Formats: sequence, structure tokens, C-alpha cells
Amino acid sequence: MEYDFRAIEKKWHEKWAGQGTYKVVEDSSRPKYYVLNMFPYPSGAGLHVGHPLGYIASDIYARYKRQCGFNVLNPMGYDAYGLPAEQYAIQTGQHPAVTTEKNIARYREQLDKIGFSFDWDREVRTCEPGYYHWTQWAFQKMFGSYYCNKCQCAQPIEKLIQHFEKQGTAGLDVACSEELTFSPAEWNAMDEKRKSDVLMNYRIAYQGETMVNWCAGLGTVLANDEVVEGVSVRGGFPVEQKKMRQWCLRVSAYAQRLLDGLDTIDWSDSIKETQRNWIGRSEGTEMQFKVKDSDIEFTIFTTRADTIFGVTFMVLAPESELVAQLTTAAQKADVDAYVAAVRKRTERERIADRKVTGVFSGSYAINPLTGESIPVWISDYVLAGYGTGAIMAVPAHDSRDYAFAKHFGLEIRPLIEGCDVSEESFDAKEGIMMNSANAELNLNGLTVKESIAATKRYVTEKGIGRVKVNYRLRDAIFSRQRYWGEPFPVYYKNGIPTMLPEECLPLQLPEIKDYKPTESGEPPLGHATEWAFDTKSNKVVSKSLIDNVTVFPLELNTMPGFAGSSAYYLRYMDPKNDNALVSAQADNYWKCVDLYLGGSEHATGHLIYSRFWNKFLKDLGVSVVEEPFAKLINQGMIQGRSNFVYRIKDTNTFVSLGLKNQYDTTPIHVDVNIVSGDVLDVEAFKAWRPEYETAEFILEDGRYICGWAVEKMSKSMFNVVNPDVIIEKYGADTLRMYEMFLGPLEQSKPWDTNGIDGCHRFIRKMWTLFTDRDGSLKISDDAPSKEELKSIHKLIKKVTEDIEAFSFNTSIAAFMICVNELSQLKCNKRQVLTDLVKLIAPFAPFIAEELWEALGNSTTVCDAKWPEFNEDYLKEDSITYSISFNGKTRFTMDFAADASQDEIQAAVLANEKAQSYIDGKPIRKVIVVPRKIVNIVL
RNA sequence: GCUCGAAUGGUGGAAUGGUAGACACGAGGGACUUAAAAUCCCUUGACCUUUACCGGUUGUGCGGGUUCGAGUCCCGCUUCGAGCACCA
Repeated sequence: MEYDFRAIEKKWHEKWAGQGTYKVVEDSSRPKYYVLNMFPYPSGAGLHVGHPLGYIASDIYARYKRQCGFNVLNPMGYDAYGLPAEQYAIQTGQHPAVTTEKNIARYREQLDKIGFSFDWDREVRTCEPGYYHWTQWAFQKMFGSYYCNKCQCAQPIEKLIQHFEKQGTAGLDVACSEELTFSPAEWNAMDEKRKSDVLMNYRIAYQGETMVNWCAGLGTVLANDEVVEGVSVRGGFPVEQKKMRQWCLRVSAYAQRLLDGLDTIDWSDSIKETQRNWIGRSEGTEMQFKVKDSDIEFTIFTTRADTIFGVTFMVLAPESELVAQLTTAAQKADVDAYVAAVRKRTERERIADRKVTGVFSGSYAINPLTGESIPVWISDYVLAGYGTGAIMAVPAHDSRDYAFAKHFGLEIRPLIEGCDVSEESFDAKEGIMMNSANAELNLNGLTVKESIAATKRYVTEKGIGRVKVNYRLRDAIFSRQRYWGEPFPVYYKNGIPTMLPEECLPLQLPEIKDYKPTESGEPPLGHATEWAFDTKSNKVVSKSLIDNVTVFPLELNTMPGFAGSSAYYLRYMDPKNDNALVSAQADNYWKCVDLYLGGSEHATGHLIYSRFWNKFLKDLGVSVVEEPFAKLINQGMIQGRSNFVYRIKDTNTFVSLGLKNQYDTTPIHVDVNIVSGDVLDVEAFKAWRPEYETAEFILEDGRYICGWAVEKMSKSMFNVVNPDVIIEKYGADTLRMYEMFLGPLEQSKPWDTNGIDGCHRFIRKMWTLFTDRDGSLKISDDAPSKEELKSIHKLIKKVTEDIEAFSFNTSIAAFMICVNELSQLKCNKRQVLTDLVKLIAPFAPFIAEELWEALGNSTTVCDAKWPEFNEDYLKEDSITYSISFNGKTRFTMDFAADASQDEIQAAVLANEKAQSYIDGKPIRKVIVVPRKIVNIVL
């Protein structure tokens, strides 16, 4: 019986499919375990060997858990809506629905070959109406909710309306875009449109006129996490700030819960830290400043209330509404010019060029503690979107204020004893205060910390300020001016956004011919002809029927990519349910994802949105847990290992790596698939590109050696390795083993096909443990020897510990050692080999099934009980200790395994050789390290 | 600038404060073979010593410290990676 992996893998693939081996149903008699991978975007390029890394790791864990008796949910699906899918469609000139379908089929084919234990009956696709029904449903629920700060949860908007009717805004503590004040009478007098606008200020899904990241290159607005350094993450197009009316999600309302939740989940510190940074909680003080010779008051936010006596000017953000109010007639021309100039600058220019700029408004504010008049300036170093868009400037103790003061020649007043502010500001929150006293408040002599507390207390009591917590986290912009996304289930009733009745969901994405985005931001859905809502028949009808009486226009924007990926883990629990996102019964059984695997690049995107979305669903009573992903592992990226050939300049001659320094050469990327062990297949190279057909080579030792470098795996570097090619040559089991063997799961590491032979040899070596050269099974029912039992139980212990710690590379090393030992021992004992098959099953399921069957089992190895470790087999009769003097090993001694430390110590000191080292010198210390070393310190 | 993480042979990487370099690749040598492939065995951090065996020195980015003993812990750097960044 030769190890014919192609036949074996085909056979088991069919059996698994035929027998529904991986079908999962809720089973209250067994504990559940939910393993999940971040589902892929089905891109046009197909999978490369980097993609399945996380899937393999989670599949190993899922299979292990199943063998340990858990009912394991391990689903897979596709994140099919969104920018990448649409960009690919546009590039290839095909409809996104067509390319998406094609790409999914290709992904599925590739995934299937690797032997995953996915329950494909639970597959979800975000672009299918049966799925996005519930994305739209959740959006409607968010629209119909506001966030109560008192009870820290979402509430139905009807409750808020009742409050307005009875009390207006009095006694309200809710999340909002801006603080409004009105009486019940005023509320009741509002017309429908006005009421709608007011409620938008409170809804969790709301429409707001906000500064957005507008990307003309992609023809859409983007969320903050989709923009890096002023350009779009997708495509790298410039992004500018623009005021637009957009749908937004009030993620900021959940900032504190998102922060607190981090302490309850098992995620890496680095990703928690990233999220904490992104949420950016900052505890400070809001203070009122009166404007001189005016009844205008404005509020600033500061974390350094203690420095109030050092304020020498104020600064407003150019976008602030106060700018118009505070600018004096004399300064108006200058201010207008400045504001216009700032508006012209894109985000990118602001980042690239951080010049100090600003303009005086002409007004003065009154310092509430000193009564001094202080000039109010306008500068773009103050951001409109953070705090109140206005600050008090303390140049002595803030480097930005310092730079501004120096530039415009404003006063710098130090407040901390002994600090030198002649060259730079003293920003540290330490030291003893000075120059900080008025008739009622004396901070002099206090530490900075004490002063902050004292000032907070003072301004609160005096009613000139209050303690305030600010967050950097902004609301998520939820509209995209693109075609390929979930349509909003919204129509416009005379300008008032209105939700479609729930029974009309899902609102299906219409087929249109021209789905390309437009530079002006006009959504492609504007081209749809059947895109109006008839409130009489509750049907989508032609736009030509719009009469704004019973037939109204539908929303033209679509939802962003993260909409569909925010609650998909819930849908896997109950993917075919037409009546609910998930049934209470399924939800109560599976609860949350126990193990979530994916890349760390989603730290500030998907992983925030998903947590937010889940918290909202929890408030609604749909999700049963506060945090959706109990444990998160971020697998590292697989990088490419590129190969180079060296062309001598202006020739078609290529010189081997070792000789290239003798010539003037240009390195050229060469396809890694025609290079083996850094040796170029010269004939394949000639056939690779027409221009190389006549290439000549300068060889060393008769071979052409290529150079190499680790780079991102990408088509343009010709270093993409397709898993299909590896599987064809070595089999899926070898691929799985090798991906895990490459290195620690969470670390980025380069793919190097050269090393794969080691894993393939291991698989074949294991095969020969079971079979004779003539192909017959060579299993014996004799009792195993002591050595054999020791070897396999060492493995059981190591592999069990390593899987629990997700240290798969070291467990594979342990397999290699064990199989080597068993080969040396010529072990053919059923008991030992049965355990070996059970242990290898999660890693190499195909060969495990084949051998499991060969051992005479009729069930699948997936349900084979995980072997139990027995410590007795590892016990040794005697242990060799190294005897050291002053840290240097001198000789060895054997002791019984159960010898006590005292016995060992006494025996060593009585030993003749030891005596010769001691040689009458006093012994300071004897250290007996269990099972290892006896160190005698003289 | 702030926060977090990393640095070990030619390569990927192992090492609860206890014999650094497991395991694998690559390389070198050998066995089998007409030959090759496949397979198996040996060597493989560097340096020194030796005909050989044996033996020695040194060695985990750099500089200190704690300890009988440090890749591992502490302090101070260097370099690389990641996140945040006029966030008041």
C-alpha cells in the first residue's frame, strides 16, 4: 500500500460530503464550542498560501475540541459586498454579481481541497437577500432607538418622544449630536419635518450633516478607519474633508462600554491597546469663558485645568460656529481669508505641512479666575470635531500652544517651579505649582495632580465648569455612494426619511446597467428605474409613479462593507431562519464565539463595529452576551519570498548570484514557481516571457543561482504561491502541517516552499509505521514496550498542551520526534499507533482517516476520543544529575527518580570527586534543581 | 512625540531563571545503486587544541545590574515592526 495522497484525499473528501461528517446541530447534551474565522472577501485573485493559515489553525483547534467531546460550530462564509468586490468588477468590466459568484466558486474549490471541517450548510453570503434582510432590520432598529446614558443602553425612540411631550429636554441624559434645549410646548408645536430633524439628533442610526472623508477617486465617502494618512486604504486615492448629509451610526454612545468590555475578553494586549487608543478616552474639565463687552459665552475642554492661571490666549477651530460670532468688523476680512484658505487645504496637505498659522478674531475672553482679558485667536491646530472646538492656550505647558505663542509673539507664563520655558514648553504633568492664586483659590505649592483636582472642584462649585469625559472615537459614517452594497430600507416622505414597514424587508438591490461610481458623488442607484416605494401596496415601483402622496423616492446610498460583517457570527447560529436574525434557542445554545481568528488589520474597523453592533443587539435582547468574541487570535501575515535574476545592463545575459558582483547588473523579479531551491529552471525561464527566449546565462557550477528577498506576497513580485499547486505535489495534509510548522501562528513569516519536504517526509514516515514495504498492514496486538509507551505519552502530553496554547509549530516538532523514535523501535503496536492516529487527526485529517479505517474502525476519526495522558509511563527509574561547582559542570551522578533533595545533597557532598573540588573550602550553598543540576557554591 | 511588541546559526525557528540552538530546511560526508531518483546513517554556531579520541574558549542587538546560575528578571541605550498623533 503506497502512500497515494491523491487517491486518499479524493476518497475521504467524497465520504465526508456523503456522510455529512461536518454537519452540526444544537445538542444540549454536549458542551458547545464556537470557532470562527473572519470570513474572506472573495477577491478575483483566488487564495494564495497565506490565506488559509488562520483557517488551518482554527480547523486544528475545532477538530481537537470535537475529539475532546465538544459540539463544535466551525462555519465559513463570504463577505461579498463592499468596495473590493466592486472595484474588481469594474476593473474586469463585469457585473459585481457575476464576478462575486465566480470568485466564490473559485474560493470554495480551493478551500475544499484543504480538508476543512466546515459545516457548509451554514454558509452565509452578505450579498444575498436572505442574509442582508437582517442587516437592514438591524439598521431600522438602530433608527428606532436612542442611547440612554443613565441606564447605559439603547431604548426605543418612542420613550424619548414621550419625554419630549411631557418635559421637553429637561432632565435628559442621552447621547446626542448636539445639546438641544426646548420645552414640551415647543416640541408639541413643531411640525413633522422639524420633529424628524430633532429626533435625528438622538437616533442611533441617524442622518447628519457632518464633515466626512470624501474620496473622489472611489466616488464615495469613507469611514475613519478606511483612511490612512489622508489617502484611502483601498486604492490610495486622496481624501478630502467635505460637509455632506450622510447616514451615521452613533458608535460614540457606546464608547465607555466598548472600553470597559476590553477588560473582560481574552485578546492580545496589543490589539486591546490599539482599540483603547482608537476610543481615546480623556478625562478633563469643561469651562465657560465669557466674551468681553458681549453676552456671548463659550465652553472649552481641557485636561489641564490646573494651568488656568497661565492662559494667555484662546483658540477656536476655523470650522467653529463661534468664529462668525466673535470676529469683529475690523478683523472680518482677515478671518474670512484665513478660514477660506484652511478650507481649501486637504487633510493630506495639513498632515504634510504643519506650519503654524492663525488669525486674531478681534475679541477678548475673560479668564473666569483672574478676570484678565485674553485675546481669542483662530487656528487650524484646533480641531472642530474634538471637545468643543475651542481651547484655552497655556503656552508654557503645551508644546502646540508654545509654538503658536512664539510665532505670534504672545505671552508665555510659567506656572511650575523651576521649569525653563525659554526654549520649549514644559508639558510633563509633574512639579510644584506657582503663580497660581486668586482670592478664593490658591494652587501654589500643590503638585500638578492636586491642582487638577482642586481646580475641578472649584469650577464645579462655582458653576463655571464641569468634569467631562471626552472620546476620540467618532460616529461611523454609514452611507456609501456605491452600487455594490445593502440598500437602505428607507424612503423619503416629502424630505422626511421614513423606514419601510418591516414586512417589506429585505429591500432588494435593483439590477442596473451602469453601476459605476460618479466623481460628483451622485449614487449609482440614481440610475435605477424601479426605485420608488408605494405606501399603498407596500411595493417597490417605477420612479415615474412618484407623486409624493402615496409613492415616494427610495434612498440612493448603500451601506458600507462593515454593515454585513458586523453580526454574521450570529447568523451562522441559525442561517436559514426567515423570521429572525437568530432564534432565541440557537442563540442561547451557542451564545458567543469562543475562538475568533483573523488579521490584526481589522483592529479599528470590523472589530470595533462588530462589538458595537453586538452591544446594540444585546440592548435589544437579541444577542445574549455583551462581548461577541471571547478569545481572539491574530494570525500573522505570510510574506512572500521573492527570487531575482541579474541581467547585465543593456544585454540579454543573466549572471548567477555568486558572480553578479563582477558585472553591472539589474535585479529582476522572477516567478518563484520556476525556481526550486533558489536554482533557476533555465528552460522554463526562457519560455516564461517572449523577451527572454534568447536569453543567455552565466552559470556557476553548471547552475543558475537566484537571489532572494522577503517581500509582501503579490502578483507584481511574482512570489505568489497557490495552495492548489502545493496540494497537487505534496497533498493537503502536508500543506496543513507545513503552514503550521513555519513558525508561531501570530507572527509574520515568509513562505518558503523549499522547507516543505521535511513535512512531506514526516507524513510518509508515519505511513510506513503502519504498512510494510509490500503494502500490507503490519499491526500487532501485542502489548507495547515501556519505551513505546513513554514515547507516545510524551507526545500526548506535549501535543495536548501545545494545542491548548495554539503552539502548533512545536507540536509538529514533537510529532516528528515521536515518529522517529517509534521507527527506531520498529513499533507496530495497535495501542500505540491508535493513539498516534488520534493525535495527528486534527493536523492531517486525510491520512488519519485512512489509517483509522485501516486499523479496523468504522466511525470517523473526527469522533475518536482524544487520548488521555498517563504520567506513569514517563516516570524514569533513575535521573542523571550534573554536579556543578561555582556554576561549572564537573561530573554526573545517577539518583533514583524519587530521591529527595536532601538525600541527593548529602550523597553528592559525601562523594569522593566532590570532596576533591571542595578541598576543605567552606560551602556557602548547595542548590538542587529538580531533575537537572546540583550546584555547589564554595 | 506617546503607547505596545520584537531582536537567538547560512534560513524558518525551539528553550516553566537551570546543559542555548529542539524540530526542519540548506550545506558537507557516507551507505545502497551500473547510474540517477527515492530511502537511510553521520557531521553542521564560531574559534582554539588534537593524527584521532578527549578537551577548551566564546556565543542569544549594545552597556550595566540582580542571582550560585540570565536568551529569559531589573535599569539605560540601538535598530526594526505595529498602533495613535496638532485629541488640548
